[in-house]
Formats: sequence, C-alpha cells, structure tokens
Amino acid sequence: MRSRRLEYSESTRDALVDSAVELFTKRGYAGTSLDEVAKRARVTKGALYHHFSGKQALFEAAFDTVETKAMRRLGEIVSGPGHPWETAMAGLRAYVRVCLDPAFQRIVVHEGPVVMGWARWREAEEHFSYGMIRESVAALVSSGEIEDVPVEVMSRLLYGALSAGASLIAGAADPRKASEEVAWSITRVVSGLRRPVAAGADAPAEPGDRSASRRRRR
Amino acid sequence: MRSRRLEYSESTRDALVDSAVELFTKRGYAGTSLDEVAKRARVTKGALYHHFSGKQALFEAAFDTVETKAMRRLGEIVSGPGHPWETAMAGLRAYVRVCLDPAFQRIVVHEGPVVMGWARWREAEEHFSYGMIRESVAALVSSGEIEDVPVEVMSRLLYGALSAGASLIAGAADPRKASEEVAWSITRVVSGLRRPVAAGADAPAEPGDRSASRRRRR
DNA sequence: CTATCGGCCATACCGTCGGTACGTACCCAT
DNA sequence: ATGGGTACGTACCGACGGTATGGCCGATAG
Repeated sequence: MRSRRLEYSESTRDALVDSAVELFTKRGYAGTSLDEVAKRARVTKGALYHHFSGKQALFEAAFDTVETKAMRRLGEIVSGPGHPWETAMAGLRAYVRVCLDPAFQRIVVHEGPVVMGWARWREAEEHFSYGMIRESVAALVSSGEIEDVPVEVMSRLLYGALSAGASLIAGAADPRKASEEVAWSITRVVSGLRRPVAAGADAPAEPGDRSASRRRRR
Repeated sequence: MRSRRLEYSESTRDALVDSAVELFTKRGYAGTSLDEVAKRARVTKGALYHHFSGKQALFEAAFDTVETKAMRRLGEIVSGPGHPWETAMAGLRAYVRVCLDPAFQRIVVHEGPVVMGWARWREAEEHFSYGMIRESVAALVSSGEIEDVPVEVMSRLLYGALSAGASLIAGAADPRKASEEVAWSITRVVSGLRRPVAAGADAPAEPGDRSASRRRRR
C-alpha cells in the first residue's frame, strides 16, 4: 500500500517542479535562484537538493513536465486516424496553439537548447514535439502526399520554422492576427511540397481558402 | 590628430571583445567568467568595466562583432545585381556557410535570444542577418518570383528553418552531407512558394538538379 | 508498546562570480 | 604647475550554486 511518507515526498517534488516551471518561465533560467524556487514550494534548498542533483536537473524536470503536458494535447490529434494531409494540418494548427503557452515557449523552445546543451536537448526532443513532427512528415511522404524529401532534415527545418513562428506570435502586438498569418504561411509552405499532380483522392484544404488574410504591403 | 592614448584604449577594447567572442563561443555565456575574459586580454576586470557596463553589454559587443563579420560575407551577394531568384539562392547557400561558424552559431543563433532577451535580439537582428533574409524575400515577392506571401512572417519562418538547419549541420556526424541536404531542402521549400506558372524568363536552377542527393529511406 | 533505522528535509557554511568603490598613473589643456 | 579627465588596477561586497551535517518523523521489527 502507498506509504504516507512517500506521498509527502512526491508532493514536495511536484511542488518544486511546479515552482520551477513558473519561475523559469517568468524570469528565465539564469534569473531564477534555487532559494526562490524552494521558498515558493515552502521548503528549503535542502529539500530541493534531496530530490534533484542540481539546477540543471531541476530544469530538465520542468522541461519534461511542460513537454509531457504539450504532448497530451498533440498526441490524440496526430496519432488519430484520418487522411494524412488533414491530420498533418490539424497538427500544425494544434502545435501553433501549444506554442502560445509561455512555459513551452521559454523553457522548451528558447532556453532548452542553451541550458541543456543542444545535443542533449535534441535527444530529449526526439521523444516529444519534434518526434511528432517527424512522424507527421514521414506519414506525408510515405502516403505520397508530399514529395520524397529527406524526412529528418525537412522535419528539423519545419520544426525551426514552427518555433520561429511561435516566438513571433508570442511577441506580436496582435497575437491573434499573427497566429493566423503564421498558420497560413506554414500551411502554404507545406503545400508547396505536395506532388505537382496529386494522386490523392479529394483535394484537401489549401491555404488559399483562409479568406481573412489579405495583407497590406506598399 | 589621433592620440596615442586613444589607440591603446581602442586596442584594449578590441582585445576584450575578441577574448569574449572566443570564450562565449567555447564555453557559453554562463560558463564564461569576466575575470577569464579580462585575463585572456591581459587586463583586469577594472578595464573591462571601464569599457563595458557589464556582462550583457560585453556580450552584445561580441554579438555585434560576429554579426558584422557575417554581414560582410553576405552583403555583397544579396545586394548585388542579377536575377532575384539566382541571388536569393546564392544567398541561401552563403547563409548556410555562415552558420557553420561556431561563433555565429552559438552567440547569434542560440544564446543571443536568451541572453539579450528575445525582443532585444529581434531588434538587433533587424539590422543584420534577418534583415537580409527579409530583403531577399521581399525582392522575390515584388519581382513576382514567388507568391504574394506575408513578407514579415514568411521571413521569420524561413529564418527559423535556416537556423535549425545550421544547428543540424553543426551537430551532424557528416557536416558536408548534412550541409548538402539542408541546402537542397531549403531550396525545395522556397521553390514550393513559386508561382504555379512562372512568368519569369529562363528557368533558373531548381532543387532537382542537385544530383548527389539521393536519399535512403526504408 | 518500544526501539531504532532510514528517508526526508533544515541549517550552516564555502567558493565563485558579477558588480562596485576607490585609488593611481598618465595625458592634456590652460 | 596644476587641475581635470581618461584608463586602468585593487580590494571588497552580496548573491547564488553547491556541500556537509544534523535532526525529525514515519515505517518496521521484536
């Protein structure tokens, strides 16, 4: 049976991670002190160092938490059945929404590679959001929806574009409009990868139908 | 006339910036101490704090130096005359090469947004590499080479994709092969944005002609 | 019910590093 | 010559990441 003591311990660990997510998101990795994290969780640094080997490990725990939460939102969309193209487009829109979460933005996209080191970050991402994008691209290629591009590289590029789009949205004066433009543009980019003469059945949504996007340019 | 004293001072400043670029590239922002930077420049922290208001300012000076050097390599290519499409493609290849510089990679692409803050970094980038990409995209749109996409957003996405590609190359086991695949893929993406029926004169290079890129996939 | 054992956490402390205060040598104009 | 400004060096402070150590308390055996 679940020991009481173990419940306490787990609860403090969770509190520490939650506190870390909050502070890392608000003030960044360097701007957050461990005393502060511990204080917000109503414990001391001793407890923190009991559960985590150091600041990096705490960050990685926060990273995992944020990623897992994001995965739950994306997983059911991408892994569900349906036409690969439709699925991928739905995934794109969902990913843009996920990126609007400030915690995801800062911890996963921005500080992740710097704090964990790019190699370690990349490795972690394999099991999370990048992995899903890669899955989608692979599905599009193997189903013949888009051209026979190198999946690994193209997924990375797409991931980079999506991340940049997410940053753009997060920093935009009008996030809603920016969000629409980013979704439209990404869709347009992926559409450009479709085979010249689609062998697919019914023609799925092209970016052209998003009506509310006539842009100004001198 | 140029005072001797002023020459000394300027030289000291340059030495500090060079030292900073080197150490920031090798050990990152957080992993580099100011004493170390000063020591490598054969001065003390007092000199450093005379020339720069703090660690951030030193980083931004290093950032500017690296960016300026990169710009000199790109500027002549992008701003030169010639067919917009050819120019843009040459710019893409040149940018990929620039990204192979570890200093550019780490200081500008990875740590820049984190250390300077995304907003400040974005502002600085307007005058540097992002500005050039934006220029190229705008030229492609206004010359009718590619579709009427929102320039600002599309440039951001492209920039993100390029940065991701650069990271990929830098971390790849076979950088040369990765470099080729990235260049090919990026070219393919941009090609996907071309107008369906090109009104342009002679058909410029399509990504298809890069022969040495047949990829394996199960 | 008692003893004690071990996991969980608090407290005190250390080393490092960014930043500050202040002293000093040197140059220049008046 | 001399007052002032520039270009540093030196000594020091506070904050913070990390460590060592000790105490509390629930779990478990007898």
